Order: sequence, then structure tokens, then C-alpha cells
Amino acid sequence: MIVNGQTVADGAATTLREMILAGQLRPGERVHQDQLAELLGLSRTPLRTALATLATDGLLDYEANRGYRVRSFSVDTIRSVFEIRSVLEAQACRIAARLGCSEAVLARLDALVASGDEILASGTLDPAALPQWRRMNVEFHETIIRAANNPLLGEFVARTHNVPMVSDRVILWDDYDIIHRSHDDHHRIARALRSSEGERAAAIMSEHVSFAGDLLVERLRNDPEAALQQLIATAGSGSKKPKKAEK
Amino acid sequence: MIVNGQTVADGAATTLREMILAGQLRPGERVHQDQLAELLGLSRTPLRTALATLATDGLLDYEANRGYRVRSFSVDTIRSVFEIRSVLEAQACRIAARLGCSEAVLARLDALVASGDEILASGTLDPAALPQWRRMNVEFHETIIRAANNPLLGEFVARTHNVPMVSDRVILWDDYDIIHRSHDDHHRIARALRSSEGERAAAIMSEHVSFAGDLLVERLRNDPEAALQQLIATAGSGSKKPKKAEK
DNA sequence: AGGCGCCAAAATGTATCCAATTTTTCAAGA
DNA sequence: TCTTGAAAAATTGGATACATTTTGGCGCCT
Repeated sequence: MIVNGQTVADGAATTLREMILAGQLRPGERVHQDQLAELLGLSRTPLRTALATLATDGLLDYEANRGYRVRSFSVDTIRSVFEIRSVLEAQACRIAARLGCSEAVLARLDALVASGDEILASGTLDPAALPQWRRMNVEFHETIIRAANNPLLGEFVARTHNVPMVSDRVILWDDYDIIHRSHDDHHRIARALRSSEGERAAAIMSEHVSFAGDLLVERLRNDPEAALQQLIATAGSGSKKPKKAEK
Repeated sequence: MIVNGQTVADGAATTLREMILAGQLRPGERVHQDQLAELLGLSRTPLRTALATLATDGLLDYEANRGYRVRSFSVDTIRSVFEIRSVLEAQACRIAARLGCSEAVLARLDALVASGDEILASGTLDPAALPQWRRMNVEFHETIIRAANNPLLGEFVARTHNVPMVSDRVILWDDYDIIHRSHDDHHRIARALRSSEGERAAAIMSEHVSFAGDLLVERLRNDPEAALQQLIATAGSGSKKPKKAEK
């Protein structure tokens, strides 16, 4: 209730989601309702609503009368979710091309690609530029998904982001060549969509996402701690659009 | 709490899910918490937990301070979810083939296909045989998904079933030729998996699901009421495996 | 010493109560 | 007659209190 257009339970859900994705609540850890409620400064009722939501989202495991535990995702699971994201986003390309992208969408993609070019123009990866890059990347992917005009597809891709690490907001920002190649994919996807080559766009997108997954998995396997720390540091919060209070 | 291994809230969630998928609660309709709680014979607290769950599952829309409404799915949305199911199950075929199906899995698929042959042997569609057919169909699809050994993929496909009509339990049981052709797909998919032809199995599966979607959408467009009634009558409840009470 | 069982403590699940917001009703004014 | 406003009713959201289940510990028996 309180002030804005969302309830305490909603707020708790987003807070908890961030805590989990950021690793503040460790996988496998039991969730003490009393403790957590006090920590967040609310009663158990809205907290439990939030917990039920997150469990349905797949971030928590639930067992009747034994409460919630933070779900632990194996590296293998993370890998597999990238596979799912890959086929879903590829399908988005197919559908978008089939429907035909509006000039507005194509122009938006071109603009995003151009803004990426600008960031890469220096030939190095400036850490300060990461947030801007992330915005560009998220926007690019979301624009295509929106262009598929398939609301459920968007929802499913969004659920994909509920798995730690599997998000277009998570970027390994340390290898210029890889980022450059990744952005080259963006170029080609935008071009393919402009010429209505859906299958081609889909193929590039599929590889685009799959490779990002492979890369991340490799890093996690080699040096889990380091990769995790870097990712948590760079993940940041997403695109929050809370309705403004109206009073 | 009560007796079995699940809570009142869990029970309410499954009950409500069935009510919504069966059309007992009409799309767009507001959910009165007091009424519904009394109807189900429980207090608002577990009901609200169930509502939060269903909202996260995408069966209800929620607006802060204004409660829940039954989500309405346009025919177009249903169509689009079949597209999603199609790519996901196709991907399951690819992965299963890549991993290599165990002989147990292949034998199971063969057995299921054979049981389908038996049902179709008469050359007509006996309404009495529908439940058995449905079990066969559900098992076939689930076996392949399990063979992909990708738990998240299974979860995502399961979420697909949260959309009314989009389920391998929903079967249009009135056209022998179509059912026969559909089962021929099963034959070919099983054979392709046995020979580790993942791409081939995926292609068949993709068309298998897509066509079912097209067919359903066509029926819904032509005569929504009739199709709906037939489907509700034939849908039945799924594969419930509640843990037995241990006391 | 180790295992078993019972009792107490803690944690979860549900019901009830209260607060805050939304919706409806009803009337007054233009 | 239609609109606008405010107050009452209805409904949702949150906090507290209670019941049930699980869990941990202690003593007893083998």
C-alpha cells in the first residue's frame, strides 16, 4: 500500500529477487520468514506473498510445512537456460521478419547498433561505458522481441532472466574481440531483419545467444568465484519502471 | 495442512487452475476474494497465496489494490503459445538426440506408439478410447522432454500448458485422418530419435505441434462455442501425482 | 557408547482483525 | 439531464494471533 502504485508485497518480491540474483541469499539456504520479515521491515503476510511469487518464478524451492529455500542452479542448468533463450529469441526473429518490421523498429535497431559502434570506436572497453552498453544491448533484444508482437514470447524470455546469470544484462566486459564480434552479430541481425530474412536473423541470433552462454559457462567452470564477483559487480539493476505515485 | 503432503493454499491453487482452464471462471471476470474463499471453504490467507501463484503463472492479471482478474487469452495469443511450445519441444528433440536416448527411453516411446496403433486399429475414433489416447500422447511428449535432461526446458513447456487450450491433453477427437496423421508423426519422431537424427525429429515435432495449433485455432475461429464445449468436455484432469499421506 | 523416543522449542500455515484504498451511491449544482 | 462531489459501502492489503507441523534436544533404554 503505502504510496506508489505497488504493494509492500510487490516491493518485497523485487527486493528479494535482486538479493537472490545478486547472490546475497546463498543457493540452498533456508529462508527464515521471521528473520527476513524483520530485516525487510514488514510482517510475514506480504513477505509470504512475495515468497510464493518467487517460488512460482522458479527462484525458490518450496516444500509444504518446511518453507522456502533459495534454489540452486548448477552451471549445467544455466547452460540449458541459455539454450532455451536461444531458441526463443531466434523464434522472435523469425516472427518479426514474417510480420515485417515497421520502419520505426528498423530505425531503432539501426540507432542502437550505431550507438554500440560509437562505444567500441575507441578500440578498448572503457568500464565507464558498460552501463550504456548494457542499455543498448537490452534495448536491442527487447525491441526485436516486441517486434514479434507475441506477448507470451516476451513473458517467456523474461522468465528466462529469472535464472542467475542468464540475462542480456549480464555482460562479460573484458575482451574487446568478443564484444566486437558480438556486436557484429547485432549488425547482421538488424540487416537481416531489414531485408526480411527471418531464418537468417534467427540463425545469427541463435548463435549470438548460445555463444554468450558457452562463454559464461566456460568462465564459471574455470574460475567460478572470479566470474561471479565480476558479474555481480557489473549486473546492476534492470529497467525499473514503477508507476509514479499519483497523489 | 490438514492431511496430505500439500497445504490448503496449494490445493486452492490447483483447484483454481482447473476452474480457470475449464472456463468456470470467465476471462476478464474479477475475482472476489471473500466469495471465492467461502466457496472453497477456506480463509482469505491461503486463497491469496494461491492467487499470487496463479498470477505469476500468468493465469490471472493483478493490479495493486484492485485485485485479480481472470486473464483473457485471445485466439491469437493461443496461436502464439503454440509457436512457443513448438520451438521448445523441437529443441527437446534436438537435445535428446544429441545426448543419445537410452534404450529404456526408446523402448518406452516404441511402446507408446504401439499402444496408439492399437487404439487406431479399428479405423474409427471411439470416444471411450480418448482418455487412453490422451495418456499415451501426454506420456510421449513428456518422455522426450525428460530425455532432454534439461529440467528448465520441462518447466517452460509446463508453463505453456497454463494457457487454456494449449496442452497436449487437449485433443480434437473427431477426425480420424488427422489423428492418424498426427500419430504417424509420433512414429517418425520415435524412429528419428532412435537413429539419433535430432534435426529430423525436431522438424517433425515442430510441425506436429504447430499443426495442432493451427487446427485448434481454425476451429476456434469457425465456431468458438462448439470447439470450447468439446474441449472442456474432453480435457479432463491431468496427471496428478500427489504424495500419499504418510500418517 | 550409541540409538530410540518423547517432550519442548521453533518455524510454518491459517484464521481473524484492522487499516487503507477503491468503488458505488446519492445528491446537489450547472 | 448530465456532471461533479463527497460520503458510505465494499474490497483489498497488512498485521497479529492461533493451530499445526517440523526440528532439536534431552533422557532413557539397550
